[in-house]
Amino acid sequence: MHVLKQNIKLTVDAVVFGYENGKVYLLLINRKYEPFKNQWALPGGYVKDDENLEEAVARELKEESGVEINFLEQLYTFGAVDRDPRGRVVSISYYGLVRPDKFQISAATDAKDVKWFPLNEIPQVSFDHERIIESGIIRLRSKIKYEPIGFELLDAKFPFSDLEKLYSALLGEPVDRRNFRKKIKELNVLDELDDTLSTGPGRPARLFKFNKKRFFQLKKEGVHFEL
Amino acid sequence: MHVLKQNIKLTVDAVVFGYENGKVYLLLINRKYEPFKNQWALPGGYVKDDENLEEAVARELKEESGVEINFLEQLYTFGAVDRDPRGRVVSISYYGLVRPDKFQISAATDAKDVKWFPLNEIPQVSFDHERIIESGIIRLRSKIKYEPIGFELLDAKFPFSDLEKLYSALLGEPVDRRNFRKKIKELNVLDELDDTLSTGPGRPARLFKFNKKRFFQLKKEGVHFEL
DNA sequence: TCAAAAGTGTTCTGGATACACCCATGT
DNA sequence: ACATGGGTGTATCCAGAACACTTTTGA
Repeated sequence: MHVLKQNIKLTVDAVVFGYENGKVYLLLINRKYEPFKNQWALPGGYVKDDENLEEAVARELKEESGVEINFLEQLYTFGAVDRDPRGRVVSISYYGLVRPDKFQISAATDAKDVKWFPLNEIPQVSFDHERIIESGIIRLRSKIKYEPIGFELLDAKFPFSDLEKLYSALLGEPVDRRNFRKKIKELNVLDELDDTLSTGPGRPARLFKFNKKRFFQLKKEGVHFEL
Repeated sequence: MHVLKQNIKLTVDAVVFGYENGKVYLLLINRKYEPFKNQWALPGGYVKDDENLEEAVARELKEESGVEINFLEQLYTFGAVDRDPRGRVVSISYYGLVRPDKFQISAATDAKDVKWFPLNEIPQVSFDHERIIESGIIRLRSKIKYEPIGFELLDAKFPFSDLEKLYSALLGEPVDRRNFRKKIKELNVLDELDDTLSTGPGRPARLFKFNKKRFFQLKKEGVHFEL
């Protein structure tokens, strides 16, 4: 069929998770304009004619919230005819994971406010964003079970317990410490350092850092890691 | 950001697999118009303003090839700026599985020819369709390992060996007959009939049919079935 | 009687899970 | 001394993988 007058707008939306101090957060913006003015929504916006989809999400995210992120993975494309009151809008959603403390979030352009919401305190959101968020959570949780993502979320040197907390927070359930250490150690992506870290009472923790080479190699090979 | 003049076209593409007599095929059309005139490509086309994405794929597929299908699952959205010589075109791809013998395929609209290609004899294809096809194959194979799809592809009554052949064809590798029967039987989705089927020499095969209720219930629960 | 396809159980192994006590430090 | 968090090993269980012979028919 030849080109018809197509009047469909294309947007991207970002489900950005943040991890800090054992808690997982979701980034939302408060909309400055109609529709859904003054309501919370995912950061996102129109794709420009000359930018790739990934560039579009990264740009919108940066513009609206100040968050810069390189790991963004495509989630799903939502395109129901009535999902946006402005007309036909198809949205390609992405998700990613960052450290909130690395960014000074600040609302701009379409957003009049930005905020990190703890995963269990997510407010009502606009459009069909609730569904998008839900698929983001499901995907994130299933992903970390077989791919060691999320290592970027820790300090350069970190105690093992930080990694454990990260995983249990992302999964939303406790992990067995001994089994977890066993599995991670088998991956051989951690270098044990001589440093230790002491925070208050308790035995000081051995510090580790990532062996990035091995880590990225594993990622390429598509590790099967089954938490 | 308010609505800018966005000039992006939206298309859908279908990666349709066919299964017949122990072989897996892929449906391609031969393009009637530029670009890539006279070359093979995935069936697909522009989304209309007032139809959902799934409707659009189903419609295009029907129009161009004559194939009707209800199970189509979203695969991925391809949107690189230079993927289509006509300009910016973002394509949402879907994949599905049908029985070729159920359809009289016939080219129309954009297609001047349609054909089922055996999976190992896929010709060069237009655009970035090779990548799309590849993701379709990967997805199909990983999917049937944990979800009992593909049952629609057999006759109402069928010998167990048909199911086995189907799976080994889809996976592209042989499956162990005893282990396979064991696992499928545990799912409890097959009703054993009194009929048998005899085709040439060899012991006649017991016929089975699906217990659809149980089958759809399992599907809902998200069976973990691990072939 | 032979060729062809259907049917059927057991063993082995490896990974996942469950589980509890000692160690080093700060107060 | 005690409270706090760090660190470690073993036993069990289950699911997946491997594997070969008997049965029933057509020719």
